[in-house]
Amino acid sequence: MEEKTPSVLLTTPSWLLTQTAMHAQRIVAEAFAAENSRGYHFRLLATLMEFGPSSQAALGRHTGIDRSDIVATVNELVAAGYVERSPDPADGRRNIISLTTAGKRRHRHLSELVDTIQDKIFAPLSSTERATLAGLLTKVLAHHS
Amino acid sequence: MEEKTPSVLLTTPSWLLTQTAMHAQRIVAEAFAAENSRGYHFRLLATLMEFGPSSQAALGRHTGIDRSDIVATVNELVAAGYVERSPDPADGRRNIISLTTAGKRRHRHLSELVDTIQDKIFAPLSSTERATLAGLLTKVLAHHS
DNA sequence: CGCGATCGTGGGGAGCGCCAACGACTAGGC
DNA sequence: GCCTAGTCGTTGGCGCTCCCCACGATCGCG
Repeated sequence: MEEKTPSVLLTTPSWLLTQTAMHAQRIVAEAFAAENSRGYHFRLLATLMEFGPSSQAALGRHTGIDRSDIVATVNELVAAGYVERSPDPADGRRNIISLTTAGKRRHRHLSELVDTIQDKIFAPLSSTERATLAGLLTKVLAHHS
Repeated sequence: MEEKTPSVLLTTPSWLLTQTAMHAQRIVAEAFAAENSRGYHFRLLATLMEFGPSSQAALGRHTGIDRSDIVATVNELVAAGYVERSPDPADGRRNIISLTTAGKRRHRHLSELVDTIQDKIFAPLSSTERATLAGLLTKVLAHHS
């Protein structure tokens, strides 16, 4: 009934990495979707939470999200009432995006959600193993930037 | 000039995982793209190499690729001459997909490409660290299946 | 024979990442 | 002050991966 994946793939490190990541991402994405949200929303909310009101271009630089996609995401967040878009009086090109009270609440909620999910994802690992994994990933990640 | 990503994300394990995976995937994808190929192609070729001629549904089960997407991918591989699609004489519903000589050559080529790239991806890790990482990822991956 | 399951195929959609172009605007050099 | 270069928001498009649904054809089993 069940047919296995080729061993060639299973022994390829980058395959292990991307597959594990996909499972993780799927779990997170489903949790977000259940709240009518998605990754981009959380990224923007978290960035606004940490850096305060910013222009859309700055948000893009912080999150790594393309300016084009920022527009759509901000539109959605504005429509949901989590964020406000107002023109920058000091620079006619910019919009200033700022969190509303509902937005801050939203961020905290999603944040707790993400924290809870971490355990679900890394369940089979001990806390020291998790730290080891995080360390290795950080090392690799730092190298590509 | 350079603006950092929120620390909230950097300290989230699943974020580290997905981000690292994305870098890896991007490197692999670019290498594939430079050869007019993509991930699905390699997955199918590798599966055919390991399990021999198979039906499209079987390929889907081995690779985790949806039947719909198998169709398109096989079309592309047929057009490139790497694969042949012939009706199964024993079962009127099935097509038998088999590698051509060019397909086997192609698989070997892409396979070497992938191997080479692994070093580029995990450059900052020692071989023991790579083994540790692979072990941890395998552990997590096994848990989600 | 008939019914459920499988197979190939087509269509659509979501999420994420990326690029091109354009009008509005700002800032720096002259 | 003017002009050029660069930034910003916005629209529109593309690609890859993953996923779901529906249909006609075929098979297998009761």
